Amino acid sequence: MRNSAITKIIDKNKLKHACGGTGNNNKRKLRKGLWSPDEDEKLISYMLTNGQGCWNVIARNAGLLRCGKSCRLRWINYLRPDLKRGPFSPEEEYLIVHLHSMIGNRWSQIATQLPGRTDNEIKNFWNTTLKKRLENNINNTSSGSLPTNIICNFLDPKDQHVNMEGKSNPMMDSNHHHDDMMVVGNTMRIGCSSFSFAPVVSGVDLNQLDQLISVPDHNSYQQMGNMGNLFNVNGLRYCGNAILDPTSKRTSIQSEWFLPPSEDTNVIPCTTNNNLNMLGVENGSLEIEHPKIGDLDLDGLIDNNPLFTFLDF
DNA sequence: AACCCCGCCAACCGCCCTGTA
DNA sequence: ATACAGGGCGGTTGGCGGGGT
Repeated sequence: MRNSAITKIIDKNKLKHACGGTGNNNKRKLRKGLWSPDEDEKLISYMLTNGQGCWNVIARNAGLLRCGKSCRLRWINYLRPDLKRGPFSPEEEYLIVHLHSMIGNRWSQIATQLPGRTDNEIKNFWNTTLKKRLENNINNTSSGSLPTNIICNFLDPKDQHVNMEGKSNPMMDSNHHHDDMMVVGNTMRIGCSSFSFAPVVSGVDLNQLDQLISVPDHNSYQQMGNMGNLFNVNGLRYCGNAILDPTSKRTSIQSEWFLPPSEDTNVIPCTTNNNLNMLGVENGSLEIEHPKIGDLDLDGLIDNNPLFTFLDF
């Protein structure tokens, strides 16, 4: 970590303790409560010198009267050098809302998709900000009208460019695979019964992120084993798949960012996560399945798109 | 200035999972 | 097979600080 960043953290902590943080009770037992600047310095110094290991050993060797668990938490959530900190960007909000809609309160899984953010940070942000915003939005719009600038088109060419301007479901066709699209207030719910027919939502103002919530139906979700949504944000597409492992009954996220080089051409995946099997048809062209790193000029793609500035690949 | 309310967030708690003896 | 320890995760709490009265 840069020294200035460490100093900032310690200074902030000093302020807190100057205002009357929890005191040491002088017993020979483990400390609890807020960390003192001295403790932070000890842990940072030890971790930068020795690296990660058994947390109980770290606590002991670093000279801390803390349990290993407490040290781990402090390091992971606050002292780690690669933490981003600061307010969440609209893109990060978007991802959190979207991923939460897919897998629920699996904060650690969601955190893996937001470099520099911790599960605790995301959880706090959700509980204090996003959840209320979503609730308010639904309440405020229960008798209102739909946003009219949301245009949905499915990767299935037969379904392209269906304008969602009514409250009913104007686009479902019994011949098609998707079985669940409904509107509640201003909330659009999208379910996919087949992951090869992931919906593309385009033309969405970032301020309307909280109006885009896809809520998987639990039963079909279990039957399918996965659910995929492909969102279009200012030309950059994010595809997230919630994968359910039927044996462990755990979900995980597989995701990729896509940057279409131009309209009417193939969608090119920009990440190297080749676990993702999403394969669809857009404008008659196939996406590339299982891309290889060497196939793409990743640096060029990332450099040329300002939206990548918040992603630390 | 004093008090109150409320939002934010760091940290704890308890449970679960995994690895090991 | 069982017990135990360590680590990870989600839910919850309590203190701080800012804004309002």
